[in-house]
Amino acid sequence: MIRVRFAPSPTGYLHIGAARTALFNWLYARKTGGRMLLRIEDTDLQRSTEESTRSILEGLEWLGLDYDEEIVFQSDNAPKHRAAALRLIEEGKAYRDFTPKEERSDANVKQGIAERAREHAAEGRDQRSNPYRDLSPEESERRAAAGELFAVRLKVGREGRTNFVDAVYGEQARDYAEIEDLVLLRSDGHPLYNLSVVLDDIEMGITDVIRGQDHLTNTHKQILIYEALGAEPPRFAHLPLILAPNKGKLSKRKHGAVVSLTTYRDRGFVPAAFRNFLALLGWSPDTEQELMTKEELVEKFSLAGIGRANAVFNFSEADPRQWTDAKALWMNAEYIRTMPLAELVPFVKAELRAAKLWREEYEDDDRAWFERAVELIRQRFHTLKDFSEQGRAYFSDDFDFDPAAVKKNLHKEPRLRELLPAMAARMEAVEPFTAETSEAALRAFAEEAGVKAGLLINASRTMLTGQAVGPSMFDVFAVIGRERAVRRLQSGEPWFGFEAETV
RNA sequence: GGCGCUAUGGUGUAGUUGGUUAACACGCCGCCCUCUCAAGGCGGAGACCACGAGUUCGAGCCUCGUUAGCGCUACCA
Repeated sequence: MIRVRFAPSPTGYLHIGAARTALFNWLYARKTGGRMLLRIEDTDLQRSTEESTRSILEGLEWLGLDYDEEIVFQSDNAPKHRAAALRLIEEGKAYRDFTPKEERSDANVKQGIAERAREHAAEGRDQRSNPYRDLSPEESERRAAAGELFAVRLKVGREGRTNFVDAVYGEQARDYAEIEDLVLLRSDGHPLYNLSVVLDDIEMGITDVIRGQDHLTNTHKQILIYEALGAEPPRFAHLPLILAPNKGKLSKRKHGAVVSLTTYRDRGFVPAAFRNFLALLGWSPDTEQELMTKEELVEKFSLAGIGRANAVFNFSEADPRQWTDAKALWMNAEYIRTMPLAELVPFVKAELRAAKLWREEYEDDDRAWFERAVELIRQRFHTLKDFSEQGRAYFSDDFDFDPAAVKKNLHKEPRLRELLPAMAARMEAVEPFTAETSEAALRAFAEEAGVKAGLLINASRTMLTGQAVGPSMFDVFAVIGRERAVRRLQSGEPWFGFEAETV
């Protein structure tokens, strides 16, 4: 049976790239009838936080990605990892390196690597010319027993190469000469990433490792560890990376909230929409269909559909309307206006509740009205936030007037100040009050008053909703209802300060 | 520095064993619809398929080279 895992390190919120890795693992597990496991790689005690773990879990839940077994916390396995490294020394597959630890600050890691590489090349030294590599076991034991500090390094063979077939990138090979004797255990006894991953994957019975392409070359090292351990390596599938608009790394530090999955939840994305968008970043189905439900994604998913080139996540920090990828925004709007109303309502409810606009009657006596209102306004909304912002006037009398709308639809024609209350008086007598009857009343009134219907329609829109744009006005009348419509048409609020302005 | 990966319109992608006017979606522009804005319908601009050679009757697809971007190269993960 196929067993995959998502193994994030809890050093911040869930990055959208990581979320996409989780999604692909999950899709693969569900597609193949396998199991999806979760492992929190919290071995970096300095940077790992519980809050981060919680946020990752929340993010996965929001995306609808579940897992099948208990969560594994990598730090719990550290003693086992240490023991395994020590065992490799006994078996002669690893050795103690007594070289004093070099302190290297985060900032100059790259530089240090380049410098060291240059020195080595100049001296004609090989990656594995460690003086302790061939120290006799007795001597090594003696120095360790004497309390000397040592790191444990894997003894990489002199001749040979590692090979594996990546499900995405194809055949991969690497000469041993290009792989250094990597450190398995730090001199303070702390197991390192490559060792921990391999050991945990073995223990969890992982059959397929699906992860970011940044691990592609590290895979060779890990294969060496599998071999030293006498274990069969799993299959590997590396995913292309997600890049920032400048084709650089999409980082939490540089790009902020756009890379955090929780941002999408907080800014009104429907999870199904974001999941759908994420699935299309680096993967494509063999049909041209792009809108896919969770079930359809599972059905169509295959490793063969994963591309090899990194994908650019397009957004603009300067333009608020493009705070995230335009296609993601479009997809969210598409979901909001086309998903089954019953699935949308809980999200709208949560949004209205958060904005203190929710009323229990919406699920009870006013349920039919509520659904009708949501159906009407969702047609032109892009995020769930719109229900409490642009849509506020449908749920509350306390809404703001857009100054531009007031100016364009009301102040431009001063006569409206008298016409609208007069029209309201007419509306009061309309029975029943529907889109059709309100339209008939408005048009009749316009004709008598000798003005264009459009003038009254646009003015009504602003009086009733505070805005210049919105659904067909007669539908708005019907949804807002006679009582509220009349009251709003008579309101003096948009006219406050009007004289001062025009004189 | 070394090694590796990648390269199709602004973005995401499709291009099956080499033979097409290089396809789809988002975005952009225009028209229609119309009470506004969307949606929808119709149409359009935008790609010498990174560049240069080669193989071939024929190359986006194969080969080599170049360039660029990215990744790895840590007693980080």
